[in-house]
Amino acid sequence: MMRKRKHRPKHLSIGEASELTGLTQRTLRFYEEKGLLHPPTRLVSGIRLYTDEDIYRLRLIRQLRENLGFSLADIKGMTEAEEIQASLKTSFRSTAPAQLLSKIQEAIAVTELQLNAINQKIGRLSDMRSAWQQKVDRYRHELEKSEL
Amino acid sequence: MMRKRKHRPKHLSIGEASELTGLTQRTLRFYEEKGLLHPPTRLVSGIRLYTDEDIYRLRLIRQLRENLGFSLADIKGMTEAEEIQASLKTSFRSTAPAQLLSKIQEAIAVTELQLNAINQKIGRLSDMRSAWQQKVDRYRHELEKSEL
DNA sequence: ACCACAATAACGCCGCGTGACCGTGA
DNA sequence: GTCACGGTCACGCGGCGTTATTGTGG
Repeated sequence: MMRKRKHRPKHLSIGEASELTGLTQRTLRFYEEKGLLHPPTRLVSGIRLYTDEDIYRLRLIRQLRENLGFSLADIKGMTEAEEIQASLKTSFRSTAPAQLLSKIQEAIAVTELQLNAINQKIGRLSDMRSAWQQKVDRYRHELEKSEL
Repeated sequence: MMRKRKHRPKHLSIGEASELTGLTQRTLRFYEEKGLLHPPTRLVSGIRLYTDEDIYRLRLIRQLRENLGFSLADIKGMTEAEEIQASLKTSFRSTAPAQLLSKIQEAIAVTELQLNAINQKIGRLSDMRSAWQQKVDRYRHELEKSEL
């Protein structure tokens, strides 16, 4: 059962990362500066090497911003759950089971908070949708009257 | 059939308008300045008098911003449909039927565009929701493993 | 005469980037 | 030598908030 690495760690330059995430290079550095992203490992020359996890994380951030309208500060706070998940993967053998449990529970709690935010937003949008649908219906009604 | 006025035009001060809409007075003046709202009529002294329509409009703007994340510039462009609706109410007797029809059709088109935007947003959020749900599920799974 | 409320104007601030400019090393 | 990448600093913009000052109306 060949299982040394799921996928070889494919190191990406900032330019590639930029394209994959749809964020500008400047923005990637900016996020790093703001502590939203773990400082990527670098070549001796200083060039940043992004991992798949970084890409995942960046896409996550982008979604949280663009689809949910969270601020970067919010997101910084929220991504704790991801931290926890990461620390689980790297050190789940070297951590006391009790702490492990509470960490997972924390992660669940945070994620469910986010889930709530998402659901609330969907709710508001659904309300809007029916309101807008009614508007269209009213216009259509006006049309019929006018066409008599 | 008593029908001189549906509801008397109830003029509101900026303070009242602010409370009804949940926007600050500063924001109301700001929106006016930016052309998002028709300059309200004023007392000779300069005091603004808002109408029910203004209130409606302001609530609309608020929703478009807060729930849909549109920029004020976007909204300014989008509220054409409302303009059309307003002009329908005030001058639907004094307008040639052909123009009336095309105006209504325009209004429908614009409103349906907005409806599309709403639906797209709901779609993206729904995707996020299931992704987040899966995250929760995975965590729960981890929990079970840890509890053995 | 009082006092909450309104108007205007100017400045400030925060979030989120965006240049502009220069250096480096492959 | 010429990119693509890196670093730094400052600037911009949207969307208001915040005084400060003066006028208004009930």
